[in-house]
Amino acid sequence: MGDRSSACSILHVDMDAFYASVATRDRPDLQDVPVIVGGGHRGVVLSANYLARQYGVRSAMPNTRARRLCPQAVVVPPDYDLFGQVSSSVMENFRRVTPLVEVLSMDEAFLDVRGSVRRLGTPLQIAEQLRATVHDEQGVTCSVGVASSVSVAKLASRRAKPDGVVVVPPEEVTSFLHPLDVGELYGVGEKTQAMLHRLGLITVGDVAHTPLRTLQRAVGEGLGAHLHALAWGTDRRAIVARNVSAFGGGDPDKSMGAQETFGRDTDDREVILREMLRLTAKVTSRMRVAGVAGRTVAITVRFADFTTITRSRTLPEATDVTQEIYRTATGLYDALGLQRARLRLVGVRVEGLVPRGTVHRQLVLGERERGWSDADRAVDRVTLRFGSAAVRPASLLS
DNA sequence: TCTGGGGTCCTAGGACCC
DNA sequence: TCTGGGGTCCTAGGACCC
Repeated sequence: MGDRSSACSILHVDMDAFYASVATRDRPDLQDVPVIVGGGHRGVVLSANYLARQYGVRSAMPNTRARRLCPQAVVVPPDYDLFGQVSSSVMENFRRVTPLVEVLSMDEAFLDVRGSVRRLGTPLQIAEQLRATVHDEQGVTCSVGVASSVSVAKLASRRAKPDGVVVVPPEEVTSFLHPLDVGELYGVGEKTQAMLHRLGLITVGDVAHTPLRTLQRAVGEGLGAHLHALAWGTDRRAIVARNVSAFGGGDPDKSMGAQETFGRDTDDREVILREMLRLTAKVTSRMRVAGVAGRTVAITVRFADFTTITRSRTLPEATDVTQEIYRTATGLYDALGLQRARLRLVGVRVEGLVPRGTVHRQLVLGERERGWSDADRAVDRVTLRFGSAAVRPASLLS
């Protein structure tokens, strides 16, 4: 095998229509009908099976539009517990192949199989074994891209879909990459794609042959350098064995937040603040489980016309105390001075998370004396700044 | 009946400090 | 007087990914 196969040892495994596949796995009645996972009255499509996709249904599409495109589709609500279980089992299958598994999300992972070829065969053979195992044991299919770098492997798996494998040997990297639309590149979304197209950069090859400086002037220093590297397939990022933090064992979160779209737009301050309290409690509860505290409190407000703003404030000390965060959030909200603006969504997020152990105990644990006096001082600050009305919602707590 | 929810990273300006 | 140049922190917005 030698150089050629070991140079091509990165696998990107991507489950096919994961949520939809899992949701219909044990439902013979749903095998041959279009299926949409999502539903919910103001929501979007989370996943659609390939039958539904034939009607133009796509992930992230508003449910309303999806239903118009495919009225006969069966809509299934998501069962995240089940998705998580299947995902964990699949990732376990991967780890039997190699310990170098980098989980990207519930349905995606990179594997470096360089150390497994002697035991298991060529990367292509490993990919096929993996696909067979996942299918037999989990009853869902996946697609695999094989290449010498993570970015090319990821693009190859997309090309392999559904239920296939694509290998891109090193000598074919540029002929594989350059005909693709720039929008295929990781980090190029709708906006950047449109901007690049306006500049006449349609394909990855166009980007590759644009001077780095020109590219950076157009899309910014960081993204420009990133795109240039991707366009030549020269990124050498190594795979880091890790899980996503939702499953434990991943990198620590840098922020935690919660947001919710109202069933109906509202301008009712009581309703809005009650929702913010609920979201704050949800976040601090997760923070306590993770053992973290944070210094910066940010709120998100989305108006009926979908314009969205954020406001944030950094506290002197990290905290995980619901009252403190809620009080800061309401202070930020009231400082907006909204009159009768109708809101579609509110959100609360805590940033700058650090392990709770590194913070002064008194502030974090909400112990009676220091905790309450801190709370009092926070009330004083908010009152001083925004007037007593800003503090009143705290009474919702009692 | 348009447009979720969880995140990360980048940019840019102003404050502030040395 | 003609005006430095980092570096870091904070805030706001925006783009992107799954």
